[in-house]
Amino acid sequence: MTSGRTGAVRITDVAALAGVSPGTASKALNDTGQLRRETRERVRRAAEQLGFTPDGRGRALSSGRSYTVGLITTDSSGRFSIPIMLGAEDALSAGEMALLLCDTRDDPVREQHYVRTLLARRVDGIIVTGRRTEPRSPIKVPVPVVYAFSGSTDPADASVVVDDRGGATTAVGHLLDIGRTAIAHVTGPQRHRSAVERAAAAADTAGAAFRGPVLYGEWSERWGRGAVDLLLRAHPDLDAVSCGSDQIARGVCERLRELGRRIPDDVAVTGYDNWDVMALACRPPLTTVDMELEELGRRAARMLLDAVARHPHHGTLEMPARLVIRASTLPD
Amino acid sequence: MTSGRTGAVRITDVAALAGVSPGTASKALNDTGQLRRETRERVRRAAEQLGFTPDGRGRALSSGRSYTVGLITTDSSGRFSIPIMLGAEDALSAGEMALLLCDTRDDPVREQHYVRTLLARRVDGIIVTGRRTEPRSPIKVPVPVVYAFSGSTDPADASVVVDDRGGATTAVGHLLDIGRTAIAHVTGPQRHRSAVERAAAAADTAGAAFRGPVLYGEWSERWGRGAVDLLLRAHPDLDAVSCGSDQIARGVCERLRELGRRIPDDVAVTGYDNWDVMALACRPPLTTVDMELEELGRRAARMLLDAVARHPHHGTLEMPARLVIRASTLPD
DNA sequence: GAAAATTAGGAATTCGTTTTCCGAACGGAC
DNA sequence: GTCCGTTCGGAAAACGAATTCCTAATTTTC
Repeated sequence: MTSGRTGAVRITDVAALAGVSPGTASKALNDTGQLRRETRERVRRAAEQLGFTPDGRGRALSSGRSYTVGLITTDSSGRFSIPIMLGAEDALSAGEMALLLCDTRDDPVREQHYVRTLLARRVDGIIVTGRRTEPRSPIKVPVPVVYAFSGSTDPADASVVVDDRGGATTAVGHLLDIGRTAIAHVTGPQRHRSAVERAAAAADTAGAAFRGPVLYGEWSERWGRGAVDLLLRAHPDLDAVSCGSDQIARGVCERLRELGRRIPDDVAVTGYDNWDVMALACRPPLTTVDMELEELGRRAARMLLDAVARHPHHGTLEMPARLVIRASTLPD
Repeated sequence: MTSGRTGAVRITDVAALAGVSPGTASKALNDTGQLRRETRERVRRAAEQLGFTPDGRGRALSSGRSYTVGLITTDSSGRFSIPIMLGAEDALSAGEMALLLCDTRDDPVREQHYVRTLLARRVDGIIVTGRRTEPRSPIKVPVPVVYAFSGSTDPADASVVVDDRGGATTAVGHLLDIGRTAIAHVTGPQRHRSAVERAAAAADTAGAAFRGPVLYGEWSERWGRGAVDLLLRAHPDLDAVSCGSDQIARGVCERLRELGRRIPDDVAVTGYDNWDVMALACRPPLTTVDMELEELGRRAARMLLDAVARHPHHGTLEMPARLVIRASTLPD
């Protein structure tokens, strides 16, 4: 029925069926040029009838746009990159764009390689994302770039990052709201920017209720368990722990339980990340901060789409975090 | 220095520098046609000097190959799809191919849409992966397809799946090896094929040592904790629990600990998935079955590359699982 | 030393669209 | 009835590489 061995129908076939030239068919389908409404419709019907979908290769070549963007991630196995990827993919597919996945495994050589292959494929733009919130050095390419999660060190670049201070502020604010007066903060390594930011905001927000110092350690349940012993020794009046991650928070809860402290009656606990497998499996389920990474990815993708459409954004956008309240801070 | 506004260097530029025609340059760079060695080298040097990378669009159009494959996943947020994706991406990038990511969110309409856009982009092949081990209905497309994790219901299609029976057999075999004589199995919902398969293999392998019936429930820590109470009541002599997932196993361990049973001295426990955040955070760390999903993804990608190169595979390949031994079964 | 076979490389075509020009037809104004 | 301005749509030129002929030039063969 259709022409060609693969059954692929070309715009020529559509044009022939509609009784117009290929160029006219193209204009009709793309809403360009000057055509009678009747002609446009006729071509559209013909295209529909034949099940025509323009060949991306030819389209890319002649239009100068590939309708493709690259996603460079330094670590797609990380649980942060994944929601970002999905959000980006979602927003892009809504914009008729496709996403080329590149996992550099944190290797600069691989990154360089990927940048080249993406450019060779003439992607319309690139999203760069990393595993940590530390800003990273920008890539130098002649197409629009948006940095997600890990912002660019160049403030003129377009970046979308999380608001760590805001997130921690909200969490501790909630602890104050429910009447807590002796709040500690347990978090990851001090060399991690997100740990430091969240800690600073937590301490600031708690004010007089803060029971320092901030306990820096690792992002693990184990550390959460260990920190509890230190805390209870130093602050017998402790009635709340704000944690830098859900893993830590879960460890904290476990140890508190072991010691017979009731959560949240005796001690309220908040996490960070809203990582379901931690936050929901925790006993009790965790009140925690959701960074809305999928939305962050969507936002980055939309910014990239804007840039591709010649309306580039500049500077760093901080996405607000959202507090998810669960039993670990609810009196009932 | 180079031509064009974007600094893009075309094969024409290379040809001019080498003093040959564009066609000849193409042959030199692709190792086709009949050329003197000296000519080839000259062209190569010119290409290198100009930093030439062939434009993917032109290449795709004229060669008939896009050097791109699509990855359709029904659920990329799932922790199973991700390693598969990464493995596939790894193998493909080694083959100079790029990966277009499509997340259908388990929606047939979206899937259909993605299939069409992938075909419109003239991908060289498609990898289809799902969130569960149930075989799925194949997609009908005129390009090679490999099904990963969720095999195709059509046995003539190429599928790469996990060996659930083998994995469970290995785990229970290990329990027998360390001298356990009363082994139970706790797993997920009976409507999940992987739960049933693993359970059947576990019971078969344990033989006289099996303490039935298989406990079907949900894939959660909570269920693991609950199952322990049922088990200890029914089988006071219990000395090993084989679990259908690491989450369940972790719940089992937790409850056993609470009840004062020593692991593995009193009761040994095995998990399934080797999900680090569960298996390593568990007290004690879990002996568990690793499905080697990244390798599965790599394998699927390589099979697809073969098919693209006109050497298609057929039938279903079961990837062997690997037992990872940790403290939950080690006497010491 | 002429005919045949081989080798090296160029010219032109192809892939499928978009896009840029143009020319034809049409309508209205005088 | 001519002239001018629109409106519509066709012809052809990109886009960038790969590939298919094809023709010289060289080598081999008898």
